[in-house]
Amino acid sequence: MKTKEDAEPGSSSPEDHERTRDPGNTASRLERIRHSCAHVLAQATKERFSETGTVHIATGPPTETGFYYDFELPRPVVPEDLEWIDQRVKEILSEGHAFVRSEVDESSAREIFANEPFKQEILDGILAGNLDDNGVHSDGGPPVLSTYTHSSFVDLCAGPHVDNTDEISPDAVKVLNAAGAYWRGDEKRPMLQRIYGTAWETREALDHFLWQRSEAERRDHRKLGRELDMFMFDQSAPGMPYWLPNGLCVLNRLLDFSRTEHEKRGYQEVSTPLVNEKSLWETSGHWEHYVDNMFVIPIDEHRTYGVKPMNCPSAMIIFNRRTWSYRDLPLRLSDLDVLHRHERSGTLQGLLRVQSFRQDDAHIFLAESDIGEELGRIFEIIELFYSTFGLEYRLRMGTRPSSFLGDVNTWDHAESALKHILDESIGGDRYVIAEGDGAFYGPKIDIIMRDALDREWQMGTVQLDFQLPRRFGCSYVKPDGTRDTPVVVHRAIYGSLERFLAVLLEHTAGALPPWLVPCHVALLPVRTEHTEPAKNLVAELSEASLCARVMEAAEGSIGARVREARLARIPYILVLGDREASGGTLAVRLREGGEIRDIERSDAISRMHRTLIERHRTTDVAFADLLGNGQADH
RNA sequence: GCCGGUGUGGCGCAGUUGGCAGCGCAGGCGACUUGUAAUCGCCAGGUCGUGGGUUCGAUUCCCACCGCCGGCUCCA
Repeated sequence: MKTKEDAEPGSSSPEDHERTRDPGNTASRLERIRHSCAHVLAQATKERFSETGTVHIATGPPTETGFYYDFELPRPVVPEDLEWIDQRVKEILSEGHAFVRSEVDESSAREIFANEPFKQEILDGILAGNLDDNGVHSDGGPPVLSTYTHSSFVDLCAGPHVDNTDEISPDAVKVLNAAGAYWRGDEKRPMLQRIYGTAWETREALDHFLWQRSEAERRDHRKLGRELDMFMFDQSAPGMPYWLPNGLCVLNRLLDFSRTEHEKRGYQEVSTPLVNEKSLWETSGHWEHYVDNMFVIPIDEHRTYGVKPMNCPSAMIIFNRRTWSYRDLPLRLSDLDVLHRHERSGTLQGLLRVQSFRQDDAHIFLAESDIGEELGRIFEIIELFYSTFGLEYRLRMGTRPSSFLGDVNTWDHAESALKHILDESIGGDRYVIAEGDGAFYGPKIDIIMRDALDREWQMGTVQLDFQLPRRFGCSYVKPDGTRDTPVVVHRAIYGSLERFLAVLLEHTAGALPPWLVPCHVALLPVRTEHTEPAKNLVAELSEASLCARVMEAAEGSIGARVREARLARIPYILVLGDREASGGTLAVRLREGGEIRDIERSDAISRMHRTLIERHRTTDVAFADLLGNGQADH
């Protein structure tokens, strides 16, 4: 993903994506182009496969960057098919076919699509007054059935489309890849073949999109993790990262930041067992609702242990060790332990989706009346953290899922409490609601970010829980001497540190904020005789908390060593020759570009130090006044 | 879990009618002592993901399993 600073002019923002999702007549020109391309793709695919056997078409909507169409095909799609289809799509586009809309009644629709079982099912849905996949509303009136025909292809479709395929530039369209997709997104229904394509208004826009994709590959955190020697995986532990010295250093600095800021805000850190006996997970409800995601360890015929996928049950145990007064609340227990969640095979993705990870987790026990104020404090922390890293996020509220604990009234109450707070502190337009996306014990608000390939990921989360404290019999003494059950807020700011670091790496293309990296300064003595002065400088730098590494003359030419330091994304490169060894000055080359020669030694050191303690995201902020105009802003 | 692809030294890749496995980078050693993105030479390194099968012989053909990649489903 691109950071705000280097986003290409004209590139689409998430807000644009939201806008283009509008169904109906307000569809943008691009959306009509893409939707039309989906039909052309379906025509080409039918042509390709109908000799082999029966082709059934399902649905083919536009997407944020293109389109796809789902089919049931007589055989798997091979790369040669995609090539052929790509050529054929371009050919059809250039033939100048009109898209003709017709409104039809049920019986003729049934007849036109007599051999299309998926279309029949869509018809059932529309006639039953539901939304169909293309966004047709029944609007209370009689459902409108429409077809769009171009060339030999007719589809049940609400549109809209371009008037004629000649409005679409064939060299702005490309068929990309094939993948499986369940019919109606339901894993119990047939697996269809989905063919993806991308379409733009101009060839330049297509080229730009393809360029962005290759850029994203360059920024892929898995690639950067290897190059920077930060983490690795082994076949024997799928989805469980090995943290190497460079990576663990970054991880620890992220944790340090979290610990420092939370300590200031009254959080107390605890650490709890990695595995607990099954009965604990039964009490918490995990055994019933989450066991598929747990690593389960049978010890003998009487005992079974579960590796913790969450810290919350242990937090309840800690709370229950003594009697609490209302004066003790809110009690804020943070927990940075490693969690394990068993994932279905085929779902793992580098650090973005792992089976073992750390969370900057905390459980806050509080009186119901304090929820609003406490959530306000949590949102302040979120804002501090994400602005420190310059990351943009959006919020998503998840409501009661199908598998849940407790009673519906309590849920409704919790949901409206969260919604009220969101509306008040965030504003109704800055979050979306995802029905059924809550945790099984309570509704939640998630922080959502995008990776290099624009895929969305859940980062931090704030969850309201009325269930677990009740199930564990938690209580505190109120001012009147009676007891009450506290509410628990589960919250994580980074979310998974693994996932957070992955997104941060992709946003920064590996150039992490200097305060996070293991080595701040590369010292390059010009000749062997400059090694000694360089080593003295290392000591001086370390007094300013700057970690420096000497890359000796024997390691290669200055050019070679500069290259190596650049590839390692070391924030500052200092070349030390006769001038620097004798005088009191340094030559500082900044990772973000720009070089300052003959800067007074203590001045340079204090500027670099400032970059760390002020947590700048780039090296150039502290040197802005020494660089040319505007350089500091890039 | 499902669909498709893929798996060759640390990394990136070659390797077809099945016949003793190659290149670049990285690494080690030696020389070079260098002013801002690659100095030169030599050397070492692989049970070709794992297990079966076919064959006189399998990296190559077949089957199963595992990992990885892209989707779907699920989710921090």
